[in-house]
Amino acid sequence: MNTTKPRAAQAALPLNQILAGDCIEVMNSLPEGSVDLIFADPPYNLQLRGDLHRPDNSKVDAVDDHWDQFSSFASYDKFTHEWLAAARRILKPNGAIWVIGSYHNVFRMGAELQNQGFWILNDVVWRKSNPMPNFRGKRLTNAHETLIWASKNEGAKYTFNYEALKSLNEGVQMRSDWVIPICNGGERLKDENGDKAHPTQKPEALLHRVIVGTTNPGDVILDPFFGTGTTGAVAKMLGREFIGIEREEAYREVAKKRIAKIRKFDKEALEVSTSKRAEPRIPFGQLVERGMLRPGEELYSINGRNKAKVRADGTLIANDVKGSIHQVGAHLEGAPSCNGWTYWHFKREGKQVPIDLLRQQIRAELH
Amino acid sequence: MNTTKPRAAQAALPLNQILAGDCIEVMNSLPEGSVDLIFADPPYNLQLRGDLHRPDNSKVDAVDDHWDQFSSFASYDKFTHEWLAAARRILKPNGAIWVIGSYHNVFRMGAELQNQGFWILNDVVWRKSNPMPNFRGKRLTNAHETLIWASKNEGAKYTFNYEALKSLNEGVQMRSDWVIPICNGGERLKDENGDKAHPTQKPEALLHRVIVGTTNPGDVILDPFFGTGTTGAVAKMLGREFIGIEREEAYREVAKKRIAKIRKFDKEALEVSTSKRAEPRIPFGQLVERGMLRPGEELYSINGRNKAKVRADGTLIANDVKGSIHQVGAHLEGAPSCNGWTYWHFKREGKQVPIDLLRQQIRAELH
DNA sequence: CTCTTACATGAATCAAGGA
DNA sequence: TTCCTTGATTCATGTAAGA
Repeated sequence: MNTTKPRAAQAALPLNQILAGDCIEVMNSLPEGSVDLIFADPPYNLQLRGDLHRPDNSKVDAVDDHWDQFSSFASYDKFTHEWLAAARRILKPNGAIWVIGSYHNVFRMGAELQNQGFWILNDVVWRKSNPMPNFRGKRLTNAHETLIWASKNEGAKYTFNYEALKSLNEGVQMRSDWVIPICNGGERLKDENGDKAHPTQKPEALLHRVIVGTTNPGDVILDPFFGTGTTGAVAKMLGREFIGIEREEAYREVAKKRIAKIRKFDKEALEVSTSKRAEPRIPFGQLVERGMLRPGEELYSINGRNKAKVRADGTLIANDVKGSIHQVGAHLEGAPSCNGWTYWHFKREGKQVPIDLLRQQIRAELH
Repeated sequence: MNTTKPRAAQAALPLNQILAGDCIEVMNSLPEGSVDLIFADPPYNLQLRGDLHRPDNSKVDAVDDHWDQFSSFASYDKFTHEWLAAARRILKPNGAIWVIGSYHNVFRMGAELQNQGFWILNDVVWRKSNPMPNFRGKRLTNAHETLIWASKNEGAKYTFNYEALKSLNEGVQMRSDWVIPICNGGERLKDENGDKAHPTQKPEALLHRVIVGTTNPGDVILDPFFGTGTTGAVAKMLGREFIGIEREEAYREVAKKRIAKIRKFDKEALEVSTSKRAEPRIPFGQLVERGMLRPGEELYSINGRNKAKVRADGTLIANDVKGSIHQVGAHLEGAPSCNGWTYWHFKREGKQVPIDLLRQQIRAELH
């Protein structure tokens, strides 16, 4: 995956800073192809009509800030087109983007992502464990938001830490629906009056999963709608670099103080489970060269139905078939492919042992 | 809500029939403003590249039917524009529409709905309890599909049976995420060869919730992509009228036979019973993501003999052993297994607290 | 008959690296 | 660039087969 970074480009980047100004202008001032991941939580274009009151008559503090007002779908689409194009330009070829939204804006963002050539990898549902109820009982409780994860192009080698996410999910594949509480309690930032500092502060747990799953330590993560800096805070904890862009000075101030207090986790804690794919490749022939298996020795298939003989060049022979451990296994099984490492076993002290164990021994020596 | 029906218009409608032909043409032949609800499950425009095999080498039976092939986003958008416009015309002023899709097409459908003046009421996530895994470990398990519920216009008096859905949900408001298994077992229709009759048959439970929640008995429900007729079958059970449109004769035949066998529920049978769900599984990783435990923090064994450090992906590390809370505990104790939830403790205010307490906190939030 | 084990399968944009 | 080789990868159900 894309762990190497063009150091020259990174040196010019304003890392771990919060840049003031309009995100489109600021992104256009940054070097092309320089960012590993973009996380974007743009204005939702909520079309609220009038105030909303709870059954006890208290007023719901709605998102009615001026930055969330768009006069029409056309103006929202123009805005979306422009910031996504700016984001796309600064993304590395193997970089990726996450956007988050609700039904008010996410369909327009998703369509524009596709129109610009981004390649959707998953849509992810943030299922809120404690959503605000629908007080009037006129619709379903709006209990989720939608994230879209996309690579810059079809076929790009995006970063995906499969094993780390699997570990986060108690050993089974991470699914596209994530149950995470909304941000409140001690995590929710308040201003000097005790009011919430930002109306749509995202939970750190959400960013934790995004960053652990789709970046590597040292990667550069840019958030063009930084707000009170959840992306920066979690990036810092997890040993990633961040760039924030935020128009409102009040939010920048809150974010700056917040991030200054964050400590990076120690190195050991940041290591995550990796897949076998990341391990160095060991040719089967090495097992023969090293004398772990002798030429002429017989190997037995995992199902006990087949056997084959090891040859001095690290190929196998069974009946009339010669070839690699994978080729011979696939042929004998009549399968399109076969992982010879787990298919073939040798005998030691009467027991059958997979040859993969010998490969693991060699890899252990390399560490 | 709109329980009164213009009887004259309905008399002209081909009720409880499956109409053959292209759905756009057929809808254009129906009278304007005559349908209460449209449920549409259009082609998803999956852009599949090569074959996919499971780890056991069996081939995945992909959706590669001709009706799901579009040459470009532009041609898919044209198709979407036309069928939605035709659907809009035949909808009553207080009618509503449901569409279902995946990330391949749902963003384009959602944007087009908004462009045509439909008013989105909710987006609903169908969370599959048993989705197909991601066999190559390259992305998240695609474990959901998205539905959009929209009225014909802003301010329309759509039908919403709040209390019925609330009782379907054990007395609390129905949320926008619905957990429903995929359609298989006895419900899945097979052809004479035992193969599935339609590649994308939807579960009746999904339609049941849609129809109970957003129509009244006697309402007319039209499905322009009828397939094997799940919409018609559930509509008939629930005492609603249906109109199906389907291009493929084979599907029409299967649907016709299926619906003929359905009997309308009597009133008593319409009373729904819900079963208690098992306790939700909480992965240990959630405690880390939510900041209840910090990566790098130390955990202590219940007997005080061992300790381990928490990592960012929700695994533990002790000496050289890495793994889940259960694996590391079992290894340290030399035991075949270990319940990590009760074995490991963290320190708060000098006291040792079992990590299971944190799990209980999360479960309490979910209730 | 029950209980256990094996097998089948579902709307899927599902590989990486060296020659 | 293409071609070829290596080799990594699955969860929940329902049904059939076997004991």
